[in-house]
Amino acid sequence: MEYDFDSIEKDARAKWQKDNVYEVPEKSSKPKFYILDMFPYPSGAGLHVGHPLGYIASDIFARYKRLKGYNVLHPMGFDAFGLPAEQYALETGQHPAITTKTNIARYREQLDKIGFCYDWKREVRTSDPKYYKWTQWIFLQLFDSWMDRSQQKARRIAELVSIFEQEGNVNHVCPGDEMISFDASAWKGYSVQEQRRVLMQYRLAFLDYAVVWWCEALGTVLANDEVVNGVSERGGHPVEKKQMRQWFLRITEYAERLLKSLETLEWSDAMKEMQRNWIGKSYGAEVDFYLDEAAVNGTKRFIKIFTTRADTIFGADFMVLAPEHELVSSITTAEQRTVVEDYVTYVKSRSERERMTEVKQVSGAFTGAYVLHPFTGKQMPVWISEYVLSGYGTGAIMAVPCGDDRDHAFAKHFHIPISNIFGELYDGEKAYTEKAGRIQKSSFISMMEIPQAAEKVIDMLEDLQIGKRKVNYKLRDAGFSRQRYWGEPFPIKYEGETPYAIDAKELPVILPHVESYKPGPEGQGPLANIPEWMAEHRETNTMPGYAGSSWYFLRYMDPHNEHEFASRAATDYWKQVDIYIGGTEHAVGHLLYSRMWTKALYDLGYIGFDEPFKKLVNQGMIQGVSKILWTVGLKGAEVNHVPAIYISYDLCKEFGKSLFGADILKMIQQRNPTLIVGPMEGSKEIEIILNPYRVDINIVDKNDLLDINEFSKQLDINKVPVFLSNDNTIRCSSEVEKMSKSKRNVINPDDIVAQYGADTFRMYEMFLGPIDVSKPWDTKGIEGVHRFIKKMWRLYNDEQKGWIVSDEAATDAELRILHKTIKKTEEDIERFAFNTAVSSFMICVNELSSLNCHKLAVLEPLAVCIAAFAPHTAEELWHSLGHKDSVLNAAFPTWEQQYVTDNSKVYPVAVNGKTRAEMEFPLDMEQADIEKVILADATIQKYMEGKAPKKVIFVKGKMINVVV
RNA sequence: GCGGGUGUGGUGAAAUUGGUAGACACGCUAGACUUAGGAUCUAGUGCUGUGAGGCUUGGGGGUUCGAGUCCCUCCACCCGCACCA
Repeated sequence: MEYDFDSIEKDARAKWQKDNVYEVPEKSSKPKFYILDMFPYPSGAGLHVGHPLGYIASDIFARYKRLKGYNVLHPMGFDAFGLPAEQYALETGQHPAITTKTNIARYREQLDKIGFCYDWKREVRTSDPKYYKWTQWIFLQLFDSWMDRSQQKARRIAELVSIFEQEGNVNHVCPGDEMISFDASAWKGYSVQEQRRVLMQYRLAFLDYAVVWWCEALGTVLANDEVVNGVSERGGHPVEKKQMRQWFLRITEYAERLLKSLETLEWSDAMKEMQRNWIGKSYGAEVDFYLDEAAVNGTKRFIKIFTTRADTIFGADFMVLAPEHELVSSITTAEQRTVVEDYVTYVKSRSERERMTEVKQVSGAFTGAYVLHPFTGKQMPVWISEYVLSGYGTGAIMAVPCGDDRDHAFAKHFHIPISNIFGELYDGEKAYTEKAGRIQKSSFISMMEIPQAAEKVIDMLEDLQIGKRKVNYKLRDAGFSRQRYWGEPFPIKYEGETPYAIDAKELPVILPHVESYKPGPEGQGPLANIPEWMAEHRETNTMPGYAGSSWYFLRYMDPHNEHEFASRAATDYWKQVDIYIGGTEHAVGHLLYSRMWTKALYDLGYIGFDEPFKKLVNQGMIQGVSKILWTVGLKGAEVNHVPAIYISYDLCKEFGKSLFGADILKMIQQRNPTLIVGPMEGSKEIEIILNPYRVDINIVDKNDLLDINEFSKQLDINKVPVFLSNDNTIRCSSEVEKMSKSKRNVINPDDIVAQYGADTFRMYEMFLGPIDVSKPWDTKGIEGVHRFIKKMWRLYNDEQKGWIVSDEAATDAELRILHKTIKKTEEDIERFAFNTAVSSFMICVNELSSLNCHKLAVLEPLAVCIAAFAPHTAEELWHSLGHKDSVLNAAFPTWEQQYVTDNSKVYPVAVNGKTRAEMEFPLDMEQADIEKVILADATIQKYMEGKAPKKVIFVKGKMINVVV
């Protein structure tokens, strides 16, 4: 009998299922542990070997924690609403619910083969009405809440109403419109519609007309983070800005808390930094610059700007407004009107992509208007330019060319005189942007250091009431509407223009069936095509993809609750997710929204914690290695009846050096004289274009040679391909890139599992390298891991004699190997170093098999030690050792100090300036002149065979510290 | 441009607080048993040199008895943000 992973794994799975070993008890005296994977979106392509990387890591950790005596919640579910299923529906007419269901079934099957310990009874699907009922419910809570800025806490709208009735909004600035101001009697005088309009400006989920990213191709609005480099993240379609009525989440009200509580989280610095950047907090001042014009009704108009460099105010030479700024048309003078309007039109005509790629180009227009400097009274021209963004700060700046690169370039381009407030620090060629040095020629702040000068200026502005300190955030409110079908319907009905929440008792609002997934009229979603829906004046938008995923981690705690999203008892028991594993791609989207929802639910008293994910582990991607076959295109040659020409990569490399178009043409003719090829003279004018064609990686061998027969079979039979090469072989080049179906480089985990078994697959994925590093999949190395598992199995079994475990007492040498391995496993798992843990198993098994050790006393703990990594094999061994219960119910073995250390002798590396080379060993520690001794771990191991403390520190001959 | 990160054999990588660099594995070389080996086992494998030895963690410099690890500087690559005032 050999190691038969197929039957071992089948038996183990059957046993787990029969005994319900993965079921997580609701009540337990054990300490809890919650470890979560980012649930997948079930795409039609199925899983490839990259997907399970994080799942395997979390599975190992979950099993380990369970062996350590924790009650472990380790659930899985599906993020089932979203665009791809709907796009597919548009193309094929297949209902998204059906494709989603099929895809989930396939995912489930693939996941099961790898042996994950998920409690599937807790599975959630965001598209299930029983689930999205609560997504809608939470939306209603946000709709019914506002942020009390002074308490930094979300409160109920009803409380706000009673505040308004008593004192108006004097103590609660309106976040939606800071200009709104009223007292109690004014409030009471408002009509119901007016009151609701005001309240809408406070709600955490609110309706607003706003400029949003509109994607024509997808027919929907996209969130900021769904737009990448000026095109849609999904599909890469162009996007434009458009004014539309949209639902929003007032996440900006949480900016400060989202920023601050990052400090309490165990996330990578990179991840925290990304969130900090996204929130983008900056300290500065708002300053009013009055227009140089006659007062109307005793007031003058002013331009409010934001600056982080108030210290440079005396260097301001002109003003710049965003082209979209509301004052632009009213301040523009008659002479400048044409120029300004042309410029505004030009800016509007430019796609976001153009704007982004041509960042360095200077453009702008003069409005003809002037403002007066608040301190000097200097007249300053007002310009507009697209380098000032309407969405940041106030959409207007004071331009200080000597202290800012962009202002400098602008001034140079339009020949605006530049004042210098930095003396010799500014050379006239390049702006001085450092925030150190002394300010000059600046009235009351002259010769002050920059930081102090800034403070002084702001103080002065505040005294004069023309400016104030201001904290600014880049973060914008999150768009929460999609003109799409396959998402959660809003629990909202309209009376005229006024939206009303649907009574919570009527939830869920079921997503109705539609015949067509085409958009409705006027950019509305497909729901607008349903007469019954419209008759009830329901909201036609649906929620975005991140709605369901913003709270799913809570539902796992109490997945079948029909009365609450999760009971308080359940959330109080499980609390935060202890470890959350997933990719970095959700750094600012999902992770930020989840944090906000958690904080809101906390504020409203539904849960007892305000951060969802205590520790975050990012797994790297497993990339594919695409095989690229180069095809030749000839420009400038008249080639009739051009076949597909494929060229060996060896030959490609010669291109730049010696081969020209004509050489290629000659080669083609030699090989295939029937081809009629055009003019051959002027060879250098014939341009060769090499086009990459990604071939199925299965028809390329390990030396990158193409299986020409197999390839030809896949081609159109009428087109005879021509292959060009020096030696009758066609070589491909390789490229490491994302694994995807379209790149024909996908390795399917099912195939690997079928060939080597799930345990080998799991261990190999871990063995590849650190969990957070991206790396290409390479099937070659898997043999080593497979050999190791077989070797381990042979510690228990002999191919002839069968079961060979004996009751003999273990020797010290054997125990040392065992205990070192247990210790190492424990340490490595705790710090997520699964690759080195696998290595230590290999060492252990190698050593035990060279000692010919088949003893129960050693092998029984070893089976438990390895159970998290190779659960099927461990289960079988555990069972064969006579245990009725699953190995998961065993306790992780403990290691004993005596087998891993021995401090009877010390071997220092350096003593009082003497190096090891100059000393004799072992040293006499009673020597009085020894002041300090530091031991090298590796040195000790060599001398002591692994028994020693790591460091021993002596002072004046007395041992003062032993570090183990 | 700004922010974060990484650079170690032919390859994936170890080295936990500064202490024998390259564990473990792939690959490769030789050998054993074999009709055969894509099974198994043994030995070797950073570079260089016949050898003792010398050299080696992207380059250069520094701190230290001792540096892959700490500091400075330059280079390369990766990720994120990007006209954010």
